[in-house]
Amino acid sequence: MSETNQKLMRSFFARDTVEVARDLLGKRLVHVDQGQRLAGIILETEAYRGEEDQGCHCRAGRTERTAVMYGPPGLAYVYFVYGMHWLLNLVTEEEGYPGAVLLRALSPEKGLDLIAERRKKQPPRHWMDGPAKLTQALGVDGGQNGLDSCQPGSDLFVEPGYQVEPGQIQSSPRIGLDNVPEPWKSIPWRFTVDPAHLT
DNA sequence: GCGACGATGGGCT
DNA sequence: GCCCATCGTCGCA
Repeated sequence: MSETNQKLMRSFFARDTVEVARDLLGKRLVHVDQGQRLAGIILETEAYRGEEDQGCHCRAGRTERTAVMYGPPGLAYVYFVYGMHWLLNLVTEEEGYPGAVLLRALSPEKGLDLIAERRKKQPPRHWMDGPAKLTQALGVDGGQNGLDSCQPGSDLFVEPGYQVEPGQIQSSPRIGLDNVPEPWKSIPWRFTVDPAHLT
């Protein structure tokens, strides 16, 4: 297995959202929290792109909440759902066009003691296997909304991590869009990789 | 392992 | 008002 320690540049995110969602698999998400480095390998993502995408928050256009998605690629878009959960996205596309990749699952890699404390009562297998679980584990909440992951010194960023062969990527419909009209409800913009296939 | 269900609050149609 | 890009717990196998 090969590892690197460089931060992904803005040009990585300034592309088609679906490509970025696929390419984020195997990458390492890092949050430096209270001086401690917490990290996990990205195993599951979803793409949300454009005002025509009826599954995307920006279907209603630009509002105070969705403004971050129209901002520069590489920003963190963190929002609140179900009255108690924070979900983390990374903004994509050129500035002015709304898009973001939702991070849905990670494999815990660094800062395991603090992660275990925050996810207590759960076995390691369930520490970061959901979009709100991973924000709990990493200590990400609304305070990180709009933060620039590409800025030097940022406490939230992505590293190259591991290689994923294109043939090992699975795609499927996005989760939780039961009341969204077709084709958006079924478009296969959810991407997963089995951690056994990371090199 | 799986299905059902309550919690809880911001954003918007 | 109603709708959620969800989780944890419970019951049952």
